[in-house]
Amino acid sequence: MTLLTATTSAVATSAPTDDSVTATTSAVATSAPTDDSATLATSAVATSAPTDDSATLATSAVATSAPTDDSVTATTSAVATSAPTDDSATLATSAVATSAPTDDSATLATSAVATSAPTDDSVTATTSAVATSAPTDDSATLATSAVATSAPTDDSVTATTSAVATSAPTDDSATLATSAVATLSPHSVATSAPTDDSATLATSAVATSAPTDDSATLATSAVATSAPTDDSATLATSAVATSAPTDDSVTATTSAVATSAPTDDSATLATSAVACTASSSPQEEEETDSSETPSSDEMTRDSSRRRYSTGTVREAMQAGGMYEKCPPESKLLVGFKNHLIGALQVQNCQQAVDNVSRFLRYMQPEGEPNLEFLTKTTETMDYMRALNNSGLCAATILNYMKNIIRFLQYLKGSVDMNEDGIKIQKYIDYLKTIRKPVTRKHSGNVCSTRYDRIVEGMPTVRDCNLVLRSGKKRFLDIYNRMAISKIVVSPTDKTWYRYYCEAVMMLRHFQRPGVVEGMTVTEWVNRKLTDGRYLICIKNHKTGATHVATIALTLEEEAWYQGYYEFIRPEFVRGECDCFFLSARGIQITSGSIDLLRLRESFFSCGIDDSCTSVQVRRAAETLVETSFTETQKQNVAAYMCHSDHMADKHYRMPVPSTLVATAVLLDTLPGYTPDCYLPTETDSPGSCMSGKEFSDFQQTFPVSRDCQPPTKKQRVEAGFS
DNA sequence: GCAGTAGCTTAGCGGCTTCC
DNA sequence: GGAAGCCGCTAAGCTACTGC
Repeated sequence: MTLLTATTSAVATSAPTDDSVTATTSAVATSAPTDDSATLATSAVATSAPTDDSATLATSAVATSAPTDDSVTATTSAVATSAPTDDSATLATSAVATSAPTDDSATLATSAVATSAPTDDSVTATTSAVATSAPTDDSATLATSAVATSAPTDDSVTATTSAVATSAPTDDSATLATSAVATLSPHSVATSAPTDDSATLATSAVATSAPTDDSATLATSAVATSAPTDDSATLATSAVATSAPTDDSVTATTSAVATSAPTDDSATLATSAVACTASSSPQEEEETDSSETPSSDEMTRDSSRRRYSTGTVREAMQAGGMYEKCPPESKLLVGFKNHLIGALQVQNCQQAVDNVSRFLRYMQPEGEPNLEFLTKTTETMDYMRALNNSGLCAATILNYMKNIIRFLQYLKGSVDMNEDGIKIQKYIDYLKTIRKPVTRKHSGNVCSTRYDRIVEGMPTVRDCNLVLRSGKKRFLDIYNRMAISKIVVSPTDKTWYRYYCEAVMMLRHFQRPGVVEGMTVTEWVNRKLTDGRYLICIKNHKTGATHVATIALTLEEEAWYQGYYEFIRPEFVRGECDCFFLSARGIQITSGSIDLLRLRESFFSCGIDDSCTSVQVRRAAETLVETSFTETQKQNVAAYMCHSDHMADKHYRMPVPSTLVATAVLLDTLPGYTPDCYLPTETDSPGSCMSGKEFSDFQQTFPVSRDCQPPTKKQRVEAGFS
């Protein structure tokens, strides 16, 4: 009763035409209205100012559904309180009509339209969405509620609801999808100044995914709690859109963005980063399935199994006696090493000394090394040729040459410029001469490497994160037993847990192994909670002289690390040691990359082999950044990875095919340059070639195919061409 | 652009521990 | 006591960052 009362009341507040009133009452007629409802329904049409078509459909909606009192009430109420045009009102009610709404859903759906100040298109789409879906009560309710609580523009609302519309939601999914839009979109619209495109993507994201409650909620929540710019909002939602998120993954993804208080750039990056990680696809569910996760026994069994074959380069070097060295106490070598350490302040010089030692042993197979090699240019060339024939790459041979030249410069400075000094200088000049072709080869190799990356493709960030996804289930299991249930875990699990924590820093936060190795307890204790993330600054690493490594752990990750710090590290530590990550023997870990390798190896038995290193994931991330982010954002990412932007551009950002094609297309737009510009033009000198039109005629007369023969001169002349 | 150098990756070895 | 495995260390090759 009250429903029909409201329905007609809605129509009533408008200014109905004859047809609308007719339809309205017709609706009430085809339903089983009670007296009061019918009365009000028509009253609504009476008091409104609907046009013919709108009122007609509105009431038609009520008519074709099997409405209960409340639903019809709300539907028409919505139309009533808005100032709908013909089309909007038409669709709004049509939506309710094609669905089989229950009381509550219909109520809210129309209420949404009602409380907003919709334009024609927005209302049209909103209701159309609900219409083309097969919403359940709750879903329809929320979908429209979302539109209601927002202050949508035409396009945004259109897209929002279109998203819901183009999906094929089940009851729960549709419910949540729209709930997501409902609880979040409004915020995002409010806090940001979204353009049409951003709003479009935001909702499109939810639409193309099959989100569950938490995921959809968080996805949009992320955008909401940030202060996104247009681009960031666009990317944030695009990220969720392009992924095929599962509940947890999307939840986490968006939660990350949500709990932070990102600036424009950071929000953009954060969400994009989440987009390129693939921690949220259905595949992940498979990968983290217990059946795919190796047991401790399997890990133990396989961890020692190296998949790497013996290097043929080293075999060849060994076979050729190229690894033979002079005694380390040799006078020349000791002097050279002291020179490097003392005069040149090169502490890590052992490799250079060893390279020289091997060279001297080759030139002088026996006895204390001396300067006789200075006259052996033929043997010198043989040595370089032997290095090359053993399979050493040009870069390594260049390294040998550099070390030898430095050794010679040391010798030159340590002797009087007598006969030996002159010999040394000539030998240096000789080496520099034979170095030139090696340098050219090295340049070619660098170019070839880039070629391979373009042609064969590079691993993506998602590829590189496979080991994290694969191991997450086991990792969380250890964490729960250790930190939640307070159960003592095995030493193997402790070490494996540490590997995973290290891998998070390298693969998720794109840090170098040196940063992992250099992190200290002091730096951990001094972490700062900033905008929903824990910031840790690490100063002792490769580029520590110019960059402070900073990682921003999520709350979840911080809890993982605290688990390591609280339950594992104390059992490893031996005496005073400030290093955060300690080996099982209580000393500072020496190679994060080896630990990462061993973590990867633990999955070989499951057929999981991502073969990604920290360098590869950093390159993949920088390459993705290159194609997706603004210059400012790229600089921020480079800084996060402790690169200068110049270095990132030079060494990490690889050209991707799409970028190359886009560049070629861009060049086509140069003034005065078109893809057809190489064709003769009308202004070209007559007789030298054809005009464009003539050439076109020529092509028609003599069509080109793979097997055709060019026309003879006679044929050309007979056809009217010169 | 190049030279110098530190750092990263891979491979292999071997000490140590655990288990049978 | 021996086998198996864990894990740290080092060498060699290679990559990449810095400074000039």
